[in-house]
Amino acid sequence: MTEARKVTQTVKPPSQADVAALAGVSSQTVSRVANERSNVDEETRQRVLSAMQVLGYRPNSAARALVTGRFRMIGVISFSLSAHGNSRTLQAISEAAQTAGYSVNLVGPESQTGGAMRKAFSKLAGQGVDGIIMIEAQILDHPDLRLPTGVPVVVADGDPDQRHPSVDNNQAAGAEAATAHLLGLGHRTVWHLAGPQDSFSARRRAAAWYSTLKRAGAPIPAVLYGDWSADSGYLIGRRLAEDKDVTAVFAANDHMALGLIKALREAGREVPRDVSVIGYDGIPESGFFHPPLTTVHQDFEQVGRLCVSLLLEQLAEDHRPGGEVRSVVTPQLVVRESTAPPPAG
Amino acid sequence: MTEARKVTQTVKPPSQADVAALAGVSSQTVSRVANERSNVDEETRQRVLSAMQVLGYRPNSAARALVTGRFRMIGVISFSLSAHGNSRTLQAISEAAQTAGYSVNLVGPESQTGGAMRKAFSKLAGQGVDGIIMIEAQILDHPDLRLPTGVPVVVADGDPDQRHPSVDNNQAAGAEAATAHLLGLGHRTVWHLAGPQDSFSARRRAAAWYSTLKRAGAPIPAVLYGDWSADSGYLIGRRLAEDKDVTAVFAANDHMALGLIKALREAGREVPRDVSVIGYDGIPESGFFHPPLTTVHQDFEQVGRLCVSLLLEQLAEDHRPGGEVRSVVTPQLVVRESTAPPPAG
DNA sequence: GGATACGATGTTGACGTAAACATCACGAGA
DNA sequence: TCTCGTGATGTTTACGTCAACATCGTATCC
Repeated sequence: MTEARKVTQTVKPPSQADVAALAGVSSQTVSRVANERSNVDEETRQRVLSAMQVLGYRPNSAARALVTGRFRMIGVISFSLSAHGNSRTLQAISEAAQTAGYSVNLVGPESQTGGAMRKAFSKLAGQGVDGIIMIEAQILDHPDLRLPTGVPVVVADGDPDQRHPSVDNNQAAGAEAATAHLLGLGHRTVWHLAGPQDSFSARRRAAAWYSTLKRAGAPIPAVLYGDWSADSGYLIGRRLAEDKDVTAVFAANDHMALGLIKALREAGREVPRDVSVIGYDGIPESGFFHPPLTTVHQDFEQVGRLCVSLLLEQLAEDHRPGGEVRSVVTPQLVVRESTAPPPAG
Repeated sequence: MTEARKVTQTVKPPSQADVAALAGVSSQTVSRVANERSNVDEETRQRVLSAMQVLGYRPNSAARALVTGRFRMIGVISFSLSAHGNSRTLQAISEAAQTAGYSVNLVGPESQTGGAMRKAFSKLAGQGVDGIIMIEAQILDHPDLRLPTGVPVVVADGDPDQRHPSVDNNQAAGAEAATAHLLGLGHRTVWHLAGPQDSFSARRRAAAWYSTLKRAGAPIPAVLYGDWSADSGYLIGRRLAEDKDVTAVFAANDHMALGLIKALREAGREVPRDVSVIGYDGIPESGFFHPPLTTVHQDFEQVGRLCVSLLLEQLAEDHRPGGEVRSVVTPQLVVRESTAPPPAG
């Protein structure tokens, strides 16, 4: 029984030469049509186009990249996608890149060490990308982390020294707004449940919280460090709940705030009656927490889009503008029901 | 004043030939070292390796792809990354691909129409990927959606007809477990807050819910459709709260469950005292909801890993095994505090 | 000791594309 | 009428790599 094997596999895709032969032109003309050059006769163009259609021609990107040196591909380094903001930013990057005709090559370093970062970097550079976007690269201040090749880079939320063009959420403004909101409600001071110490975003929020308290002359409690997870928020919340002085907490993200609120509730401390809690990020679910969470909303989509356009700018001008370029996206305080004036007395 | 311009830009990266010249061998030997062939003298190998080091040589992937026809790149089509499961799966795919020495090329179709899907597909194929993984492709049953080229495909959670190798969460088992759990607690029946109708996962969960009720001889309420968001869960929850017959709801994901619970609470119906709610997905935050959410936990990481290994298998064997390959990942019921026996009377 | 096999290395060519240059026809202007 | 410019098209070549084949030396076996 001879089975008709559907071996679509081995069929070699058509090349420019095949299209050229069918259309009765030179392969160079096919190239011109494929690249939408103007100097092709309309009639010829149509003939070539239909030949392409017939054969199902697609330009070979490898060959094209080999000869042009451009890959039309953006590399993205992101450590974790489970963080809400990162995946949002990535999605926006992907969309914007696509619109501009670029692909996205995603890489996650195995760890946040300088070495792993550099490895991811050079892997990407070797793989062939025109530019690289790093999302919240935590260990970017590692002294010897330099771009291995002359690949343009944009850093999202992570470059403290401004060595690279970057796009940042205005963490200072957001954290200050959060802290000031709580102080404005009458709280004597505000505790801070920070993100991990190796995160720049976390550091910036903590710094702004600190300076806001200082400026207001409020006492400054010790910073508590979580790891962004609800679980860590919960664990720290249990400790915090024991201290009756705590009437207001600024959590560095919504997930930790969620865990924190649970811990407080279990300890009999109700939010916001006994303790006010404010989060950060403004994830879509935060409005449905119990109580609905007051938070600082970040526009990650905007960050992603700006990263791409900044990178494309660098790609366009051959000379690099020298790390001065920087975009800042302003977050927004969203007041809901997890914050209130402190309990009387 | 002549400024020393640091034009790292224009420096052409070193090629095999450069390394060969420095090491005093032919470029073919460099190629052999780069590809870790065995038939190179150890001493020569070392010499070449150090020459590579000195020059900072990285093989040009475009040239390599051009001549081998392999790109060492996996294309991933994912519609939305804001869905928790998708970004988790993507992350796992990225890690597994990297381990196997592959890159990930991420594409999001503009819409879920067959046309946009096909476009994303052929874009990826044209960009040069060895295989494609589709994450939860909703409109995959579109009759004329066929692979434009002979590119191997693996579908995660989405291929109803088994036309392609696929990896699925066992939605039937999960939804049945959820429904049975509620029935087992004594509820007369279970309402279902389903995901959007064009989602296969949502359909499968709904189907299993239906058949479980039917088998148990329980009355079958009309299905309610959300869009996975907490917001949609809330809106539907407001309607559901009015019906005092409702004592148990199976929400097709945790986010909708969260919105649903909020709506019930606002209507004075307490969970789980008056109404039991079970979610789906098992997002890390679900244990910190109020009340902690009973849910069905899916192992997205496992799905991602299996997708990659299935794809690599197809890449390895030249002939394709014909769409019969399928992996199923079993979800796990996680009982917490949002489910309880129905109110007496 | 001579044929043989094998391991190490070099040489040549092909992959598909686009840049650079060459050619050709045709119309405008002197 | 001749020249020159211009637009359409063809020809040649380089891009960096690896496969295929060629070459050379050396150890092995009878």
